[in-house]
Amino acid sequence: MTVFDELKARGLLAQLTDEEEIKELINNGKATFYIGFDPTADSLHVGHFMALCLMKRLQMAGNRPIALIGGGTAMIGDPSGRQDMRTMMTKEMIDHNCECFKKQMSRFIEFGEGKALMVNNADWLRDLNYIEFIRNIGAHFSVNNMLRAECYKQRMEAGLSFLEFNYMIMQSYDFLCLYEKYGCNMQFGGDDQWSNMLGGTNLIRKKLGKDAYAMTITLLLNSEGKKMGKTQKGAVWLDPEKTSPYEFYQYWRNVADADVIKCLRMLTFLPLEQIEEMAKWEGSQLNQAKEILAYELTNLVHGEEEAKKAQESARALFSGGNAAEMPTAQIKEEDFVNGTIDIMGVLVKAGLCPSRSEARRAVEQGGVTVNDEKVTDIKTVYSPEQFAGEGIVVRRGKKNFKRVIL
RNA sequence: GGAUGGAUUCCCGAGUGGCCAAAGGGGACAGACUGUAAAUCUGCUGCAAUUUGCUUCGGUGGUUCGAAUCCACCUCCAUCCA
Repeated sequence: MTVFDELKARGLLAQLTDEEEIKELINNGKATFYIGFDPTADSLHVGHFMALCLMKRLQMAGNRPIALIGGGTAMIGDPSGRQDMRTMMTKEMIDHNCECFKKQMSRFIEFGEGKALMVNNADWLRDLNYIEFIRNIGAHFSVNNMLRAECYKQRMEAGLSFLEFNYMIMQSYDFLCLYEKYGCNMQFGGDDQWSNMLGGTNLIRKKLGKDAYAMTITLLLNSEGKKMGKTQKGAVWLDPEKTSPYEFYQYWRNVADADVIKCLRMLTFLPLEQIEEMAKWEGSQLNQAKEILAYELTNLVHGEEEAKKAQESARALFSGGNAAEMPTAQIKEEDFVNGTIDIMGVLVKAGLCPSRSEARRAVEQGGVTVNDEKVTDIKTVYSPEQFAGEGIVVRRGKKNFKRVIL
């Protein structure tokens, strides 16, 4: 199976400027392509992960990837798919985030001579001369057309600042620069980037009279049409400090039935035949597919050791036993008042509840368990001795466990 | 620069002087049912306290016994006009 067919079969491809041409290029390893990542946070998330996987797949097929870190474009903020303006980030924050991105990316993609390339558009965007730039580049953009682009349309009612309006031009200019510098003839990205990417291919055609191509990856949506990789607390990060391997594992372990197969196809490197087998599973058997999905992804992102640990902990916890590997929280001597700490205090200190009020509610509704025994009295107190050694296992709700030690 | 409308608790959105910690919906959380799924039903959703107290309605001041609600100024946003 060719790369292109595989990508297609996995449901990764959304829109393409020229299917035949792109197929030809990537199947024969003749593409030099780039994917842009705007450093809007200090860690990559699941959306980026998909893009990195795509890079890897194409690299394995002999194509040359360029990872573009948007240290320049992040100064503007992409309005695509946004309802409001992004909060402006300082240069320092952006530069810090760029560093974080670089580190994380190196774990997935091999960079170096003859391999993948990493560049930062801050290098050519931040020092642009305004007049020169709008004469050379701005002249090629039709405001009328830009306003028709989907990414701006949505913002026509809510309001769009001139700053953000420039984002498309910046991204287009990136493509042009990479084309000239590295012969980069293709750009990939999330489907929400489509109009920005077209801006680039158009600019290259107008400026150089050359053809360049664009292709977008399907956004990973769940069965309810929401972006996956988001929790109530925010994104599911790839940085183990921000989203622990256990939490990461649990996120995928808990996907809805309707989404497992799609996730396996789009996110893992498991052979398609194997995934098609799983697609035949029904009912509670599908539960196994979720375990496979969770393990595979944790393995890809955090490595085999962490994946095993997460899986073992999860199995042990949900089958009622205790696990050696469990998220652990530590309480301090000063958390004790008169030698004891009440259940609400424990819940808050363990990070299982954000406030004592919520902790109280959780207990009153029968959602709190300590060492497998339901706690019903909010006045229950614990003494330091009880946290000695193994500590105690506190559970809030069905899926939130913490071992609390002193 | 001018005119008009607007800013409410996670989100949408009611509330135009006391009965407002603030309707309703969504979401989240907890319980029941299950397969660590979905659907459904129930509870719950500012902070703290076992019948109470404290801090909230863009910001700052003011009027009043009492303000999310009235007044002044400011900030931000939308629409129309330039």
